[in-house]
Amino acid sequence: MKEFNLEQYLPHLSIDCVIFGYEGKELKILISKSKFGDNLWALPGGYIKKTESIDNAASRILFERTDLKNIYLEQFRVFGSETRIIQSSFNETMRAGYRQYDSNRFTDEVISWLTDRFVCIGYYALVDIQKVTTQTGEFDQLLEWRNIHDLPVMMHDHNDIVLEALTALRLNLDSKLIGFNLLPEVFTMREIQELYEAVYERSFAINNFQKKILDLKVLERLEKKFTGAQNKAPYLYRFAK
Amino acid sequence: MKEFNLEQYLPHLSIDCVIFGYEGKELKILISKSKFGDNLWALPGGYIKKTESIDNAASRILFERTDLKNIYLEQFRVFGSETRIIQSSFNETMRAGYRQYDSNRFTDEVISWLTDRFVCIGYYALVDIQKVTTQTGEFDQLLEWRNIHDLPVMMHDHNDIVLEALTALRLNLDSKLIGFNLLPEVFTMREIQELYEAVYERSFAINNFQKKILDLKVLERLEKKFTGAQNKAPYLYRFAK
DNA sequence: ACAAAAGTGTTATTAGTACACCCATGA
DNA sequence: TCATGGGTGTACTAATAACACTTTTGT
Repeated sequence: MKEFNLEQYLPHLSIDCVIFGYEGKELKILISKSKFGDNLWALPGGYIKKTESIDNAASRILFERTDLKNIYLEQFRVFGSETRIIQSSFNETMRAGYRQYDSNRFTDEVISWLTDRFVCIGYYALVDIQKVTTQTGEFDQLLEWRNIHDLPVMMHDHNDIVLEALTALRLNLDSKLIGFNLLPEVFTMREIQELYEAVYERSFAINNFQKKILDLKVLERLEKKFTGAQNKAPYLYRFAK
Repeated sequence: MKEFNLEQYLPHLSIDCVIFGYEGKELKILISKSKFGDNLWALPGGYIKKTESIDNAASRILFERTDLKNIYLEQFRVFGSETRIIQSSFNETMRAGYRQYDSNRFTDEVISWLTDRFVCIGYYALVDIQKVTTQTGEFDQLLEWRNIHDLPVMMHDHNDIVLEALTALRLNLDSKLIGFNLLPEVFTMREIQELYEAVYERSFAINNFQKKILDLKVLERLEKKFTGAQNKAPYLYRFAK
């Protein structure tokens, strides 16, 4: 494994991604178990190369973890408390973890760079879980999809970042027509509704919901989907930009 | 003037503030004419000390320019294109300006720090213009309140930043009840309405507007305001949190 | 024929807009 | 008493929510 070339990155500035996916009627996010600690969880994140925009950096970080390009993503907030990392109880664990993992690669200089103060730009991403091929980044031991209500305590302020991302998602889902990024190409009306119900944690009346979604004039009705169930077959829809 | 101590700041990271004020039925922002160029305009900005949060940095930057503490302010977006400064036509002008201004203070090292790539966190602030005592920051030649539709071409992407700030303000004015930060302690219904009309650049029906604002249940009706005009005296209101 | 769930229509409630009118004020 | 602009009530319209019903499917 090549040495960690910290010179190529902007110091003190990181990106953390809340990657939303939807599966089995549950809203999930992809979280990372760190290589450098025992049971240390974090949001997938990374640093910004001096030669790339922050949006490109976020895309790259996502591509490294999901093997997907052209993911829908949006910055939602900057986390810039001066104590969010320095006074974090995780920081000492991290230092020890880096050193133990590979003391050649993680020199004192690199460790001090990595555990110094960071201002973090939060991005959220929406993906179709079926399309994702998770692959660990250089700091990840493993990646895992977890229900947003079944998250471990994560390092630093990452649990707060998730809450903020969820707030931003709820604000935007309706107005920006971005929900379809969480679904496969074709889907039934019930599937969209269940997605909305998972995001907003409330139920919607089936007829009013259908009317509201169809009134957006962004869906194309396709053939019916016969599942073999003894009930009326639902129509399939496709997002038609 | 003391030497510019760049060691105390996070490199490559800046804050620019869109400071909104309201005066004479016009929405204005405070802009800065730079010391280091001939007719070089910019948003009031600054850098983040290694020991302070980004919110505190923004407050400090605002305090330096307005002499006000506890200003309403909010981050609204990060501007992180890799070329927003490096390839900006203003960058060469800035380099020459610094050198010419004080070559002792602005050493090559300092100039290269100042004109390197920056990721900028955009904040917008809402102030009561009457309460502001403008005072130039260390990089400002002068500060000026200007109508949002009468802005000069500003350096880098600062004109874009203003547009984004205005979009954010329009999104939040209604939902977050923040408009009162632009008005004095007491005001008439017409004054709030004219403020809204300036922000949204449209007119509102007087009775419907009044109903909508009063339905928010955040205003306290005070005594009438007798101006000497030969018409019914309007009530004064105060924001009652 | 029946159960299950899809899909549609119709009414009720609420929020938002438009119109008309009355009121206080000082010359 | 008049012009001016403040203030209020009512009717209209559109958006949303609630309720009732019909249709399709496979057993």
